[in-house]
Amino acid sequence: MHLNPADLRRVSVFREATDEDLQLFLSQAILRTVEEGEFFFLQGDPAVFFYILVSGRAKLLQSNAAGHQVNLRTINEWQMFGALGAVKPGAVYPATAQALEPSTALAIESAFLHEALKTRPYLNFGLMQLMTGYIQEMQERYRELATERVERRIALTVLRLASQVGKRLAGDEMMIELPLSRQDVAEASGTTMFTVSRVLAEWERRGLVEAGRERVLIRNPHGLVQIAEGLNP
Amino acid sequence: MHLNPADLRRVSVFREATDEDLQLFLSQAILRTVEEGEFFFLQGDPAVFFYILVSGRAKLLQSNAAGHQVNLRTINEWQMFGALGAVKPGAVYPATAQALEPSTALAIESAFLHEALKTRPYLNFGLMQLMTGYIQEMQERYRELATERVERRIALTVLRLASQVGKRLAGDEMMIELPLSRQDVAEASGTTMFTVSRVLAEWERRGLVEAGRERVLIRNPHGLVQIAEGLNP
DNA sequence: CGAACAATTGATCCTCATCAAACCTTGTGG
DNA sequence: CCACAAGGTTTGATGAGGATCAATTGTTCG
Repeated sequence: MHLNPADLRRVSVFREATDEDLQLFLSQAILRTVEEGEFFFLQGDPAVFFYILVSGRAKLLQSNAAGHQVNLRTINEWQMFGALGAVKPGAVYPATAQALEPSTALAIESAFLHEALKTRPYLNFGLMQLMTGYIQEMQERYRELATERVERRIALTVLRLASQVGKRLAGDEMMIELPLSRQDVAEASGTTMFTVSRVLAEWERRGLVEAGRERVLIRNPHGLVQIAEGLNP
Repeated sequence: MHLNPADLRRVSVFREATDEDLQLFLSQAILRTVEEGEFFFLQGDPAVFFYILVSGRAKLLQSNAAGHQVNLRTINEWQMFGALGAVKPGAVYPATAQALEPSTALAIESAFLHEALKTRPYLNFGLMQLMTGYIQEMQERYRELATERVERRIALTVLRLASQVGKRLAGDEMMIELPLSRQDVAEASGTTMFTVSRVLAEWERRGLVEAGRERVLIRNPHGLVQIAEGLNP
């Protein structure tokens, strides 16, 4: 795979970067390719690099001592991840990054970004935009987990995932495909794959979705929104 | 109440500010005092100001359509809150800030901070440090809520609150006092005040805490840590 | 074709939320 | 200084919502 600097401008943080800066970052980058299921980094590792996903998809997850996992977010092409180490030198990754399919990412030393931040306001702004977004999303999800029933939570999760990793099907404007297993959805909504399976089966009966192996097809987004908003007994 | 600029240096973001900057921010600040239970701002309001708590205590909370609440964090003296609007101009507050006791805060226009960020790298760094901290804390709490049982979650919450708003009792190094009601603890751990009451009663029986009206006294932090870590059948 | 793995489905049970009622603490006004 | 009101807290009874477990049924791929 070959990259040219302008590609980097698809990364939100680099949107306003100068060509020289793009060149500079690219010259610092190492390409890392990992297989499906493999890890870019593990929770607790020293956060020496931050990453930019170039191809494939990955997820950020946390697991507790008993091995129970939760999905914090899904990472798409041209998204940055593992960047906390640039803000707090010496920090460790608070989560694990695992590839959902064969994936490639640019790895750049956190210390390099850390230095760059000192002289480039646009990077600061970009990073802060990202971070405020994460804070808001986590706060919302936390509230949902604490206050909403599973069906509603699953609806909210599916809709959120659709906006993040969903692909509109050509031809039909309204159908969105999610390449995620029941287990993935369960870990993103704080429940079990059994419950997700049952809920999807019920939705399928009502014609809201089509559920396949490691795949969810949303046929009627509006109906899901109704469930997500609780307008549905 | 009268403030001098040097007080502002107790705010983490201003730790490395110049005297002139402190003076400048102070000159932009309005003092707002609210009674117990009153609000600095409500979820959904335009985020025109950010705040620095000068005295008292407050909490950041989110509530859903049904009125169910969750506590996102507790705010102490010299902590900043409501600063998201400085990063995204035109944003609304994603949460509500409510005083837990009669409280006073400095209010400064978000737009002013937004401008200041452009020319003051130390502010950017300070803000990002804060934000990464919030992200990590929310991610942890999210995982806990998704994967841990109530007793353990309450233990984790009480310990976290102790480190944030607890006051060491003079005389006894090991005793920490929390001025929080059962309801507060419940909203911070994602459960109900009934369950918190039962759990605290059990802990009291075991000599771990003393539970009073709107008050929790931790007698044996180490014992709580054991519960929090699950070393306890 | 068979192994490996995802998904389904049913049966069971347990943790907690919910509701109701009583109890305690604190502050207030007579 | 007592009595009462208001609001926090406790406790018990009940039941529902999901987790868990086991067994079966797809699906994919070598």
